[in-house]
Amino acid sequence: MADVKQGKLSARDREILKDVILTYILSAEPVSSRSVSKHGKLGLSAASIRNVMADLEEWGYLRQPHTSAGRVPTAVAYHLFIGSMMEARAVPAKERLYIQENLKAGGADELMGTASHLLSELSSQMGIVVTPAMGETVLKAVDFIPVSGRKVLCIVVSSTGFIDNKVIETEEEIPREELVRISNYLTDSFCGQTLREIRERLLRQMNEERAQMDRVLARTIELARSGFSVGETPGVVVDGASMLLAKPELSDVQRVRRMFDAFADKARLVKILNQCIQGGGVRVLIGEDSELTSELDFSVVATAYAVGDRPLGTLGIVGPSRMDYEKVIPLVSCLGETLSQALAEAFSGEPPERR
Amino acid sequence: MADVKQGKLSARDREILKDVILTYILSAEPVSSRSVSKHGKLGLSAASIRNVMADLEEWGYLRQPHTSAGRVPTAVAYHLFIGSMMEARAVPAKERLYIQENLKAGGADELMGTASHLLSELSSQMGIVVTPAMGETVLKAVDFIPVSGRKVLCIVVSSTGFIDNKVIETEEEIPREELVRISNYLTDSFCGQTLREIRERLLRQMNEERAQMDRVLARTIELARSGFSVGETPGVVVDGASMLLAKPELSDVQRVRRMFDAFADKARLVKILNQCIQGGGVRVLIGEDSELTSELDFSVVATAYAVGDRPLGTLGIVGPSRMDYEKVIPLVSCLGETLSQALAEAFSGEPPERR
DNA sequence: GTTAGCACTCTCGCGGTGAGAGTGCTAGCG
DNA sequence: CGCTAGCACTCTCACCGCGAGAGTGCTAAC
Repeated sequence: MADVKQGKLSARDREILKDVILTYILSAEPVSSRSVSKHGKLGLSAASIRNVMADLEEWGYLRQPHTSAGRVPTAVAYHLFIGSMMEARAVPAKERLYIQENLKAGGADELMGTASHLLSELSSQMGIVVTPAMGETVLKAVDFIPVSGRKVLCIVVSSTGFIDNKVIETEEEIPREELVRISNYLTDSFCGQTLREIRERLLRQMNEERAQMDRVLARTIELARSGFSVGETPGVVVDGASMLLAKPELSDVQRVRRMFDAFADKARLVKILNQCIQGGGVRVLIGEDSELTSELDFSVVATAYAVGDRPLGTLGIVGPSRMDYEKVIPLVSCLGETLSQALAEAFSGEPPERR
Repeated sequence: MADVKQGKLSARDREILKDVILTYILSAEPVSSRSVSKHGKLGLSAASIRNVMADLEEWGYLRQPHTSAGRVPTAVAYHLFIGSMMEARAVPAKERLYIQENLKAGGADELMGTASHLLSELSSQMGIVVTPAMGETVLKAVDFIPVSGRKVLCIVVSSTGFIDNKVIETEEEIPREELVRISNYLTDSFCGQTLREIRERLLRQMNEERAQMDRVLARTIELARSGFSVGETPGVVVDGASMLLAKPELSDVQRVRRMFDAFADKARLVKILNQCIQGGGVRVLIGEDSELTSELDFSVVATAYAVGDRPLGTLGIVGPSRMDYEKVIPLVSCLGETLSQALAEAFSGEPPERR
């Protein structure tokens, strides 16, 4: 395709490109030179605009669905827009309050759902939250509950309030009192470490001391090994898929179907979202940035949430590339901060001390 | 509309109606007299079939999308078909095995997801499982974990392995050892009762003994009251919505959107599904049986799952009225039984004795 | 450099049309 | 009296052509 003429755009070129993008975001229809000439600030005629737009197309910022249609921004244009032309509109106080009010407290899993819903509701796009893989979280407490015969229900609570559970089968029946002792022992000795660290440590310990382990210790380690292997993979909480059905770009069922198929693969979603986990700010994926976005002409706006300096997961929105970035980027940012804060506040008693 | 001529159908009428239904279920297209004449068992000419079909239409079993189109079964016809003409095809051994293999063990919440997925996968419709409202479940254990300051994380485990949790804020900070004692005390005294019963009993107790309660008891009851109020409303686990997008009846986006809107209201879904909780077998809702099915021309095939004699929730499938009932009804039935069994087996140690 | 004018192109909606499918009715047959 | 062949009628749907409208690209003039 045409090479992108980096940074060579004149002030006027930029102004016109910006106009086109803003108009297109609103109207969802190819933008004509005429409409830019009319509504744009600089009082140029349609013909002049046409010249510029032809250039912009040649340079890869615009494209025409067909001859004699208006023009539509490309992914490159959106990136430029977001990087250096956009004027982010801070989240209105009312919405900010609404977010804080709703994201106040409650269990961590409840917070995930609420955050996803807020994202969707306030952006009119689909909201996504990736929950932490349990292995990366810091242990708060572990509990074993006898269930029947040799089956034991193991409940693991992370310091940020996430809970996962698993039924494990032991080699022999263990009396309830002993399970309680083991729970307490494990909680005391491993509290404050990540599950992954704990697992590694247990493995070492097992190999070293296998010979002189007594029965109780063996049981303890057996339980711990099984129990601490909960929740290897992060989950995704999606909300407001129906928001996307209202968008004109999803007016034929084929595309809707492709969208659903793409979202069905949770693992891929997680992978894409988690690209955004590093580096504080909000990241935006458009077009060829990922399979998902290129197949569907979708964008992903996402950011990480964290407690302290430990990133837990990501959250963001997904929708057609044509979206109101000026509004949505601050929104995602705000939600990332608020969720981080909510998680930290709810469980701030003992700051998760790293070993 | 025309009155339904109950039970007045001759053997031939019934045979033809059955043919029409079976053909329509396969083809999704209005059935012509010609095709019935050709593929039907009784060797009648199209003209004769036409006469009968005209009668069936008058009686409310068939309708024409427009003059000179074939005929389509009505909800009444489906009901008749299911009630007295259908020959249920038992779930093939291979599928039965597949179900049992996948629904073997694991936490209760995991089972819910798996069941929903199996329903969807094997029926090519949307699978739904309604999880029990925690209040109706029998307590297995309760655990309080200090979280920060006056916040306490309360974890409630039901005898069937469902877990719910809640962060509660106490009036004063309670030391960890006391929380452990309280957990043990509550688990011991209330194990085997439903949360609802427990709540009522606590309320009575509080009113009676308010005067002579000591501080520890007051704390205990405060914690118990808050903690046992988890999970008032049942949840729904949905899987395979995209299956429905492939159906020809959802070929325009408007209908897709209406469908999603209808399903967004979880509470209504639960209400409809839970109509099926009473009375052992599989229930089928078609057409005017509920808002949901009439708006969308959908059907719901659902049954209850239970442990012992205690119904816990419902499970089933949702899809266009035109569905393969002969296959799907046994399937739902099988999943209901298998899930019940899986839940019972996983937690069969102490049969939940009622007070 | 900017603009007005103009020819050109492409889409989209509209009405007409003909093929095809399916029915309802009637007359004739066993 | 029930069944069937035949036929006219109706309705849908895909196709075609056409004209309006929108928007562009180019050129010539300011």
